[in-house]
Amino acid sequence: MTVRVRFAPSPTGIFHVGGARSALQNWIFAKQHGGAFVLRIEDTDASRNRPEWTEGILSALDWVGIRRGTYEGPYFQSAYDEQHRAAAARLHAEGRAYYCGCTRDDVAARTGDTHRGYDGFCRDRGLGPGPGRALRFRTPDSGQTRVADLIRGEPTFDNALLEDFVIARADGSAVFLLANVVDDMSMGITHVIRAEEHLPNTPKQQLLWQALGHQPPVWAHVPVVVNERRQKLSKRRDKVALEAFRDEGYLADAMRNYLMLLGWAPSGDREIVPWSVIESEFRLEEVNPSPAFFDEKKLRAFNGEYLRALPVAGLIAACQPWLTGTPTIPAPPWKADHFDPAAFAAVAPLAQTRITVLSEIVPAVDFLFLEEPALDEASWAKATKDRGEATGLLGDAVTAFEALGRWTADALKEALEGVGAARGLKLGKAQAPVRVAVTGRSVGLPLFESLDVLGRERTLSRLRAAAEKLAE
RNA sequence: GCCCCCAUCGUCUAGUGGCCCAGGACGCCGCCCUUUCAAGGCGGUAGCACGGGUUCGAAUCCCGUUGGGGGCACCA
Repeated sequence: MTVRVRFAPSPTGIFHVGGARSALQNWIFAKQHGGAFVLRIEDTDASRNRPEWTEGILSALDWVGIRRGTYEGPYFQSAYDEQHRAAAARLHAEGRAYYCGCTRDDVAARTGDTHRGYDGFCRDRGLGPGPGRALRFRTPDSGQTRVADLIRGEPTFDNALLEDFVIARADGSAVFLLANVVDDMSMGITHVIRAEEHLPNTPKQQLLWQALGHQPPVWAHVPVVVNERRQKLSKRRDKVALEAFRDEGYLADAMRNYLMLLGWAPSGDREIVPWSVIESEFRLEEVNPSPAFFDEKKLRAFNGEYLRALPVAGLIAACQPWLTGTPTIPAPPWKADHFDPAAFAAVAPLAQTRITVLSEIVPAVDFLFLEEPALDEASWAKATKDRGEATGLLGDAVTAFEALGRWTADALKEALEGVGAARGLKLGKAQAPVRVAVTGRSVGLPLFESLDVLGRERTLSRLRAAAEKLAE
């Protein structure tokens, strides 16, 4: 039997990190078994679908390494409407489904409970299709439905507790439960790997597979990804958009590595491993069945590691979108023609150990390309707290720097050390006003290397400007 | 309310009856290095939810309790 798995998102919003995780797990499972990965866009709820969301799914998958053209699809569920209706008709014809004209309120009025499910009122009324008539599947009254789940063993459900659920709306169109099954059947899906929230749907769907004359697939319900409050990640209240992480400067390799570690770990005391290791060692059956917290702090740590492991040229290339801006990444604060690739390259290695997401590269190097440094008031206030000393120090620094024969980091350091010593200040103290005057901030890249790259003219003029500002 | 799932440091996990008075990572806290901040090095903090069994022996198996989560639409 050839393994065939599918990832079946609905294009109703941003692409969720939890979805990315499921997609990756499906992808690896297929690859490990020499099987196929099918992408099916479940776009049957026209009111909530938008074409741009579909493109978002495709590009998000692409970003995490599931490249278009290397999988089957995308197929669009809406294209199979006729098949869905035919399946519904067949179930009706065979007496496995019946028409029901009850509204939600009708049922609630009879059962006195909106959560008790359908009461079977129309089961034997022999109703035909018509306005307001939905088609319901007749679930067995006894027995149990056991589903084979690679991660959870064999969850078992009492059929008597399964309500007669709707499979087709009054307009004849199939609802998710049916459409999803019909498509999986026709696409030859052998393993359904999806999030745990679908577990309650599984007995109903398995019954549908059987009613339609097919051997049900093997199921695997991976645990949901939760927030710090241990609730399923939701796009309303949590940061879940894969695109948002991408635009903030998380590397795809770090993201996919982190995502796979939610509920699973490679052999040995390792966490950060090449994707090839994950592809060979991952075992779906070993995925921890309990929910996992999506910890952005840890993701950030991973990202920092990946960033530091990049060759400098690779880091420089990866920074480009933030250096120029893209449709989804804001342009940097400097004028485009003020950017100097050589200066950036000189300073990139220094930034490498200091940023954890790529977007942080902008404030780290902006002093090189801005006409005036972006002054951080709090930093300025702190560095010039002792106004007299700051003024004197800045003045002395200007004098010392002006006298320099060689404008190098070593020479600059030596000069400022001298200036500080004359005032009884250690370098750590003496560099503060200079740093703020030149870069606008109290923390940043190593100072003297920065001054070296900035150049004599700009350094001296910023120092003088700061001294003047202090004198006011 | 009903059904289902889950339960090792704060978090992600290793652990599948003895190798564990529980290992790694993130976080946090120290120290070292140091031109700020990082990075790096060294050290530390912290956990098998509880109660019963089973067994010579249980984090590991069974039952219960408690706690958490998911689902209960003519959405997907």
